This record gives sequence, structure tokens and C-alpha cells, in this order.
Amino acid sequence: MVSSRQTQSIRLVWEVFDRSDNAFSVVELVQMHKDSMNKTTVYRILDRFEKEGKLHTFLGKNGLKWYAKCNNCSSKQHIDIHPHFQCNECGKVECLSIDVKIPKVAKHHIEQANMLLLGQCDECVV
Amino acid sequence: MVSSRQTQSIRLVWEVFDRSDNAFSVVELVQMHKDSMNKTTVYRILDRFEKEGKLHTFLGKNGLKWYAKCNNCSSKQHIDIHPHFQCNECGKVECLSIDVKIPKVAKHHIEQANMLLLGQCDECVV
DNA sequence: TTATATTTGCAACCAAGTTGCAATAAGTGG
DNA sequence: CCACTTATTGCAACTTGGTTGCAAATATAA
Ligand SMILES: [Mn+2]
Ligand SMILES: [Mn+2]
Ligand SMILES: [Zn+2]
Ligand SMILES: [Zn+2]
Repeated sequence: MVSSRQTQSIRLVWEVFDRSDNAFSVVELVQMHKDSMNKTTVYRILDRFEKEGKLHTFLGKNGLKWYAKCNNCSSKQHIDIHPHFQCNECGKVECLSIDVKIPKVAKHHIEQANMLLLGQCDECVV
Repeated sequence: MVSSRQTQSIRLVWEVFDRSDNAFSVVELVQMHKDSMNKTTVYRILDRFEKEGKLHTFLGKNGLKWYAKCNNCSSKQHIDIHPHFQCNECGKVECLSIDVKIPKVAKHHIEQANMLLLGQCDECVV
């Protein structure tokens, strides 16, 4: 279901993404809002933002869910599919605006390619 | 820790992989051995096989852990890194022997690229 | 066959995520 | 400004995948 009311909690969660272009894990998001709302609420709001095309999600290296702002997506479709990077040192996650060409596989129909790059980020690289 | 004894349980878990080139989720593996061993044992044996370079693991579309046979890996290193495919219809997972060239990202050091392709497998494609 | 160290079972635990339902609070119209 | 309707939230309980500590079992070397 898509949000139809502008609540305090919705504003608070959105602010985090509005102020930064980083990706945030669901664990961070629950943690940073733990004094102002229930974790269920955080999960539900993130869910709605995704359905509305405001945020997109992907899985980090341990299968943890991450959220980041969308560009030009809508409740109709998510169009900004791109690879993500996660730093093995500090754990930070970034959206990468590079194109991955989807490989062809005989007799298969490929709909989507999820790519997660692992390594050291600009702050952790030696 | 690497196996130093050949037990019944170890033999049973290995047989599954020996008989097929499929990938198996940890959930399937626990399920199929539930009458002959404890789930903890399954987890521990899979763990050892990975450390020994007999199996490699990766995450499927819901963050679930999957295991598949290695080719020419050892306890020293896993060398057969490749993309995986998961069918959106039947859930089946396959190792793909295709090369993915690792993209360069400015100021980052990329160590590894995990790629998961999603779509319809040969049996589910229309 | 015995000794020893590895492996296993079990029960309890943990973390991420979900559900049902009652309470609360946006938004609407009067 | 007030009442009403219904979306949203809090809460507690639950589910699932995965881990841990420790005592019991068992593979192997002597
Ligand atoms: Mn992204
Ligand atoms: Mn594989
Ligand atoms: Zn870093
Ligand atoms: Zn299929």
C-alpha cells in the first residue's frame, strides 16, 4: 500500500535519505529511529517508499537489506537498476552509476542482473 | 576447521553434491537430512566443505545461502568465481560458467564481483 | 582394545523480519 | 473548531535462518 497520509514518522524516515545520497541498511535505520518509532513502523515505511518508487532496495554482502534513494522511479516501475558497492573494511555501501550489460544465457530468459562489488572504498583504500 | 575424520554425516551430505551439479539452499539441505542428522551438523559440515574448497557459497534472491560444488578449488583459495542464476518461477539456482569482467570504480579497489541473474530457467521459460 | 580428539545432538539463543489487533492520529466535511 | 472515518502506528508475539556451549558419541591412532 502506498502512503496517503503525511505522518511524523514518514517525515523523519524520509529526512535521512533527503539529507544524503548514501545507502542505509535496515538495521541502521531501525537503530537511528529507535527513540521516535517502533521497528515495525520503520519496516513498513521503507516498504511503502519502495512501492512509491522513492527508494530502491538490494542485499548487502551478508544478505542484509539496504535502501537508497531512487532517481526518476515511480510507483509504476523502478527504472534505475545499477550495481552496488560494499566496502569490506568499513561496511559502507554505495550506488554505482555504471552500466552492467546483462549476459545472455542459452535457453534462459534473464530479467534482471543484481551485482554487488566488494573491496575497499575511497576512504579505506591504501 | 577442516574435517579430519570421515563420518557418516559427512558422507551423506557429500553424496548430495556428488550426485548432481545443482546448487542447494541450506534450507533444502537441512530438510533432506533431517532424519539422519541435526541441522547444526548440516551447517557445520557445509562450513567445513567450504573451507576445504569442496563447495562454494553465494546468496540467492532472498538472501538465503546456497551451496554448490567447486571446480579445482582448495583450502588455500576459491578460484572458480562465477555468476549465478535463479529462476523467478521455480526457484532453481544454477552456476553459470561465463566470465563477468569486474568493472573499475574510481578511487575504489574492487576485490570481487557477485552477480545474481534472475529470470526464467530452461524449464520455466515460455 | 583403549585412549584421545574430533564430531555430533540438543537445547537455548540471536537477529532480521512479519503479523494481528487494538490504540492513535491524519485528513475531511460540517 | 469538532466529530468522524480510516490510514497509520505500537506492541507483543511469532517465524525463520543461523549460532553457541557443552556433554555425549564415535572415528582413528597406538
Ligand atoms: Mn542503488
Ligand atoms: Mn557456483
Ligand atoms: Zn570503507
Ligand atoms: Zn524455473
